[in-house]
Amino acid sequence: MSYSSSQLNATFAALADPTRRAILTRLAQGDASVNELAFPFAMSQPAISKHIKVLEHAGLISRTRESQRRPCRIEAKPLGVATEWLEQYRQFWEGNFLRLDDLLDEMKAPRPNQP
Amino acid sequence: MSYSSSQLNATFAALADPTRRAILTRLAQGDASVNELAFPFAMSQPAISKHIKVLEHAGLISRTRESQRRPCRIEAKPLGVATEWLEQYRQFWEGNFLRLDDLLDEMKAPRPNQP
DNA sequence: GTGGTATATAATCAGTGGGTTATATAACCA
DNA sequence: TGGTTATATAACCCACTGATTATATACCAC
Repeated sequence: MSYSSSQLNATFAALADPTRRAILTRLAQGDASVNELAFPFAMSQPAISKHIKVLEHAGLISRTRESQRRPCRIEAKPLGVATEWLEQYRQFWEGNFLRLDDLLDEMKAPRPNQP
Repeated sequence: MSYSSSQLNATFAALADPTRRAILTRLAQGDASVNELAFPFAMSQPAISKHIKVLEHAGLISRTRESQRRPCRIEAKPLGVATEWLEQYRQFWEGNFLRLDDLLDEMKAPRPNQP
């Protein structure tokens, strides 16, 4: 399995901002226009448009046209790729893992779990 | 379930850099010193030290002392938190989901999947 | 056409990020 | 004590980010 580095860069960078994460959370409920997305935030409309552009550039949302509105839709594939990358490390927070150097220590020791 | 926003900020920001992701990948194999981590990169030692500081500040690694060396160890908990956050969206890339507005369209339409 | 609404773009600004080189600190060794 | 190794810190540079305000564009309705 091989991950496109620049795609992961863009995805994680997009997710690093709480406004953008909130926008994605909102879009998980259904498509929304720029103004609808901007409403909950104490932030100007151009600021939201910039965040949307970042999300779009990372492939996390797509946009259509609907008269004057440009509704946003969540596009989950890059989220899946990012999750896959993180899944590599699942063993590390689930406890059932053995690091290489722990293994070597164990092999060197007369018996495991002994000082 | 509630996620600490600032922790997610730090985690995703740390993961947005390919050098830092490579450092984590290396540390998944076992603990390593700064120089060992720096070796594969065409980058100065202070640059690597800065990346390490970012990872440490995000709680993704911990450090011990071993004579002159300051070995790094992967700390997976924040990776788990980030993965949990992303898992919220799993339904979106696995296909078996229905957006609220799709549902409404379907209810309005005489029959589903009809133009 | 005019006017209103929705969104995008331009210009600007302060702050941050990722890199550099040079230097300082800390621990070991002879 | 002096020398070597490992790492951290300081000072600096340039590019990028996230915000602003002001203005432009696109579409609709009358």
